[in-house]
Amino acid sequence: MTVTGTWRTYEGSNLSPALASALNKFVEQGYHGTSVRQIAAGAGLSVPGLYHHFPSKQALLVGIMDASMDELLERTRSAEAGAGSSPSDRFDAVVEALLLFHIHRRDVAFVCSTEIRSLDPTNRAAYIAKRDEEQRLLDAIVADGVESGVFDTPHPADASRAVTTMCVGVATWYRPDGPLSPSELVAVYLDIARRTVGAATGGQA
Amino acid sequence: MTVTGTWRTYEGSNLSPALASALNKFVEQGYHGTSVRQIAAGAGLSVPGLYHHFPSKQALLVGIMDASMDELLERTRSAEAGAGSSPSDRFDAVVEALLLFHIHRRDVAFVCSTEIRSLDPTNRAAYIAKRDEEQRLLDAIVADGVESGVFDTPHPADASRAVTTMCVGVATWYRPDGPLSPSELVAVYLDIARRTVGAATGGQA
Amino acid sequence: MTVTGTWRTYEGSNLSPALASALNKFVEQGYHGTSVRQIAAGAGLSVPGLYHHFPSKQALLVGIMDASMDELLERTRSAEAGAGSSPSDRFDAVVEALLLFHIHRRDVAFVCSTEIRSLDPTNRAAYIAKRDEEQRLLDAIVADGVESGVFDTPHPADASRAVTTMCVGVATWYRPDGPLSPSELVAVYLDIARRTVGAATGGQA
Amino acid sequence: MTVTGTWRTYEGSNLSPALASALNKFVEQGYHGTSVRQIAAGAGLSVPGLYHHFPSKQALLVGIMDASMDELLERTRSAEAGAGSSPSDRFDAVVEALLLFHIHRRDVAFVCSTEIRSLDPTNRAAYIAKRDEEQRLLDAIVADGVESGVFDTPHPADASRAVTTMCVGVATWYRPDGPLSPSELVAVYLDIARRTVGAATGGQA
DNA sequence: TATGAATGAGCCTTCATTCAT
DNA sequence: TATGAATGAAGGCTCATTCAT
Repeated sequence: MTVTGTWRTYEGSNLSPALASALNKFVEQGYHGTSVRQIAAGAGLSVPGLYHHFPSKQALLVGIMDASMDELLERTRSAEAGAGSSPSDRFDAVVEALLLFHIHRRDVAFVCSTEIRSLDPTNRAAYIAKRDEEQRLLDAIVADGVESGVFDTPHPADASRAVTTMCVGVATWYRPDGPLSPSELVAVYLDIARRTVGAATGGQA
Repeated sequence: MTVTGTWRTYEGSNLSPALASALNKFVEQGYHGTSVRQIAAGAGLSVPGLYHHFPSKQALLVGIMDASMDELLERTRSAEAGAGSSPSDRFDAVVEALLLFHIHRRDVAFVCSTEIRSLDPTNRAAYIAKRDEEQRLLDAIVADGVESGVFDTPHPADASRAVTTMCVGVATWYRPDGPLSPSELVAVYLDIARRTVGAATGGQA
Repeated sequence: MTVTGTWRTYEGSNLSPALASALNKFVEQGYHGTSVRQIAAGAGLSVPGLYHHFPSKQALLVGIMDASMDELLERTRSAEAGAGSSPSDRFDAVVEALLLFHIHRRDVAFVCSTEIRSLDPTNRAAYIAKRDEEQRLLDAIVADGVESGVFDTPHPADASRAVTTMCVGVATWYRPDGPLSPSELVAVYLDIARRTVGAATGGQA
Repeated sequence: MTVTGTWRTYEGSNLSPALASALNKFVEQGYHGTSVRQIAAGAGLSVPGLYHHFPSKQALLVGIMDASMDELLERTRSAEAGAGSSPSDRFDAVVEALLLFHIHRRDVAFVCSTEIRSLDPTNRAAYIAKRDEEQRLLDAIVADGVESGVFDTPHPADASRAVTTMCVGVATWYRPDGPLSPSELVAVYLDIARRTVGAATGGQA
């Protein structure tokens, strides 16, 4: 519950104009539904101008998805590192990091869950490796918690994945102008996540 | 738990060859990443032969998604109707129906969660209406459970959505040749789902 | 000026449903802009049903254009034959026949002037031969009139063609619900045609 | 008769290669009978190369027909403006302008009279407005002539249209290697046109 | 650096036509 | 006789990408 750590702080994403434009279009129309021309137009570039910065449409997708996964991994690791050593604290921190990321990097996260199959085989393998690394990070915490008795679930791996699924799903429906502020959403989902792994739900019932 | 009903029984889906082929390709490559030629080839048809049965590529997508949502709604309603009147029984039945559907109609369900944006505006609105209806069905059960005191959660609507998200997510990763049989998966996720809404977890710690 | 002769009488054209439908579509969209399916639909036939009556789309065009030219030739010849032997009377009769045809067979005549290039080379040659025959019929009358002194023009062939052009052009703009009745239009254009070849204009000036 | 003016001078039309190729094909095969591939080939371009210059096949047709009508209107107005104020002189000038245009811009003029129905509704309306403007220009001259007594016809509007029809029709049959030189044809048709409106036929009979 | 112009390949769709039933 | 189903070829158009300037 310590409030330190830059992993909680989000500023406007620092994507280049080209990547930002590609992101916008991919969110709305998908990778295959978006043309290079649309991306260039959205970036205020000519088509060859766009190719000056990125060698292919695929490179734009990779640029978005890799940066996203790197940022998520960094924030999650930083969150866990900044938390105490108890599985409960580490779980809370990582889940909060996951939630904040999927709230504040909604578009990028949506493209990541949506366009994996649009990656070339090589790029896909690399991306999936990172994603699995992220999942294993949470898996380890849940396993620690069960082992040490602070979590109580007969199927920790499944529970861990369910938690990830819920958090990732936030990117699909969360709207900044919706009924929940980011911190409210974090509170709600943290509660749900704790229940999922059989943790003590922070002071509540 | 022993209520029988056809909503538990799955046979090979009765999609026409054209729809079946479209489904296969959409799963692998997405709607915009799939060409009509590929669909026709997969169905053993010439391109005009395909158009003899469906007027457009979009109609194929609608055919898949509408049939899917109709089947899910029917199975879910049938499951709830066949359960007792207690929120717990209804919750279990509907969650099981959701899970079985996303296990046995994995491809169709995956396309449904993935290609909503590929629907034309009109078709999209119609589809979303059905999807919301499905969500409301579970929302009502959870609300009933909280009201009657058998469920215990301070944010029933969010919990209900989280449950749906988890169940729908199953279609993304479940593999028939994986470690979990359908009934095992149902048992695991039913436990997780009950925890999410604060229900008594069926006799299990 | 004798009012006898069936060449003045027009009843609904006796085109078969298939030809009538083809005619309608060709008028609105042109030959190449019309599909066999549209023609079949307009005729209340299935596509193979249409092919039962006509072996090809081209045959429909030929059916329309040949029937049209045959009817025009027949009416024009009959008009000339029924007129006196004087060039003036023959001229008047033939021009009236031309005008009435282009008024009452407007659609068919429009397609004839419009779709010559859509005919296959063989069919085109045959059609043009008939059209030239029609033109020569008027040319001969004008030549006779000039020779016998009742017409006065230094360029009879050009005048004859100009007359034909004007009469044929009527099909392009005449509307039954327009300001001119058929007989009024005949009167007006007969006057203009006589002036063109330098004939005495029936009692006027 | 000796009024000079650029409206009499014709040089090779300055259509772009794409428009020139489209024009050639449209003349031979009609709009709907011509494929974009043929147009591109005729222009020495690839298909996308063609689309780089024109956004659609329809735009090519509009490009041809609009430029044509604009040129005709400009030449006709310039002809009338350069003539004296007498209806006779203005009539002669405008008719000559019409004839020269339909001789020297034969193809373009032919497509204009032939492909109106191939224009999209909006484009068609715009084109017809210009065409009507052209017709009204001649109508006004003929009306003036009748009013001032130099023309003698009981149906000036019909005569005016007949004159236009004849002149426009020239594009259908005139061949540069035929028996009539442009100036000969102008002389012949000017004579015929004057007769049509009951004008004094320039010194002839 | 940035762009106007270009392209081979491919897109979704429709064509005129055929044939088993 | 009439039709449901089918097809090779082609339709208009756009794709990601390149290159001379």
